[in-house]
Amino acid sequence: MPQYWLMKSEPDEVSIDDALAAPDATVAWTGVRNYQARNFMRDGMKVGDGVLFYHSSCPEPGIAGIARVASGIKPDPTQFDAKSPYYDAGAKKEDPRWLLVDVQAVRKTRLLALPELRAKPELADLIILRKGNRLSITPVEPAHWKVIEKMLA
DNA sequence: GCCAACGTTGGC
DNA sequence: GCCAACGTTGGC
Repeated sequence: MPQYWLMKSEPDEVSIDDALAAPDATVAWTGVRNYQARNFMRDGMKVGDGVLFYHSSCPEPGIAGIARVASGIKPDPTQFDAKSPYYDAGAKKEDPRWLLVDVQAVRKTRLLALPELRAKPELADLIILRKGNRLSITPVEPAHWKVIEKMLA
């Protein structure tokens, strides 16, 4: 059974175009520093799962592409890099605190901006649209995925 | 830049 | 374990 996820990225850091331009259209999803988001990767993600590639903290936030989970979990190397903004002095090599998966871009889509998503009654329960939600990785119901695919068709 | 909402920290 | 203070996220 395929599962679906929504993953936020700041396009200034990694946009859907950046991901498509990368070797194999694959990028390591570095920088997750929230335990709930980490646990979704660790406990829920499987290779091949569908990903909605979401642009956040930008002029037009919204879904910008489709991707897939392309690897199992691995330690996020940026936690050990003192020069990285994602450095975590408390993380130990033998017991990494932060994890990542590889994400492979499948295609760029037209931008499904937030107001358009909010206007769909069928998406009212999409986690990303719920008030106050800040999680950078959230599961997506198959029904929601279908609605979004239809909007992109 | 503002601010609501949420997560984390640390004193007790 | 409680909870106030503080930090972060992210849309606007």
